[in-house]
Amino acid sequence: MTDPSQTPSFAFPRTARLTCKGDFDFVFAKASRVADRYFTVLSRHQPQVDDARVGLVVSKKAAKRAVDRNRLKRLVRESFRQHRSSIGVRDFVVLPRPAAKQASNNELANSLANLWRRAMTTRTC
RNA sequence: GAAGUCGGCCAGACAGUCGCCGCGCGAUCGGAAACGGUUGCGGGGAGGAAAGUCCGGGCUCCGCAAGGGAUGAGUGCCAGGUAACACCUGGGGGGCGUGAGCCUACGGAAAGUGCAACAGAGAGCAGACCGCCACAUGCUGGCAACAGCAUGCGGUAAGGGUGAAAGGGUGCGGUAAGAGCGCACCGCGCAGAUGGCAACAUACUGCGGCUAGGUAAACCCCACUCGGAGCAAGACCAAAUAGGGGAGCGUACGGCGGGCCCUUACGCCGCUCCCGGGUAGGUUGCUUGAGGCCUGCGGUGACGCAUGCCCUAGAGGAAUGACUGUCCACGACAGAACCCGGCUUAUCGGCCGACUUCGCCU
Repeated sequence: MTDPSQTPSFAFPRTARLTCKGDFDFVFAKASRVADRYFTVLSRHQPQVDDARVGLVVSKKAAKRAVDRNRLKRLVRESFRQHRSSIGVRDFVVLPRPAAKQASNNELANSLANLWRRAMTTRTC
């Protein structure tokens, strides 16, 4: 229907995810950090890939029940999927905080939209 | 109609948009192929508990001759079902409920050891505190028989009192008062008979005057069962780096070694190739199974047998989602991680069937 070069892609292939331990270690080693009361977002510029990638770390401390952990992961992935094309080429690691499990989907989506924007403008030293 | 009991079922619905993970078919690119990448279409994608990890198995590796014993752990009325069980079904005993029904670790206390706070006179070969009764002595009253009181010595487990529990119960006889002391009935124990596969039952027969209290989720005894660890099990492929083994080449130069020195020879250090172990990583195990559904047959039932049909998640930092709209009874507990059979716990509501009690109508 519309020109694919103009519509941003909302796809979320496996290549856009941090899959192995090394990827996570790379971000943790030297990350810039933004946070609010629901999430902490670590990010680092990754020169070896072309696209933004994301990884999730949801501890049992943040959400005790498996159902809550799944919900948080899904919401983060969904938000990342929608913002992926506009937040630069970086690796992100998102850590939900304990307050997140009580918040509504809408609140969390707004929170993440802000965090992506802030993470993009910070510079990695 | 109201209250209740038991069993079974459902787990918001529909539409659109954007995504994620397998599968099938096709297109295309790479490749000899196997297969892999990209892409289109079709179809599938959490639970009744997926949970707790409390039991029972399958599967895998380790150990192990068969078998027996010890230790430890578990199970505990009987019969059946099952791959197996601590589960299920049926039956028996006991308890609760007007009832439908529900609950029940329910073997052994006449093998042994232990325990029982407080209270109480006494708590296990019982026990006289009050009481009751006889006798003796004294005092008082009385003509006397005798009565009352006190003390002493006995008898007595019927009554009071204590306790969770006081050593069968009721009645009659009996007695100084009492007592299974005697009798009847009930209870209890033992033996037999009868019924039942059995647990067990009996309004049956005989014996025993009652001895043999409770506690075994106290030790214990008896019977039966049990090897250990778990999918991060295990199997396969396999970089980089370091190291191991073998073969060949070079021994040109140099160094090291057998320790008094020298020479020759030999070995090592070098290079090339091969081999096995193994880390990261990848593949597999991974979903077709004690499988589900329908019908029929056997069985009181759990369940079994037969025919037919169906294939119904398989991720891997971990998919099964998000948003919008409409509707309603306004949506609980909660998320697969090798797989099954159970148990237990959590849970908004709703539907269906069978049954019970009460009320009303005919």
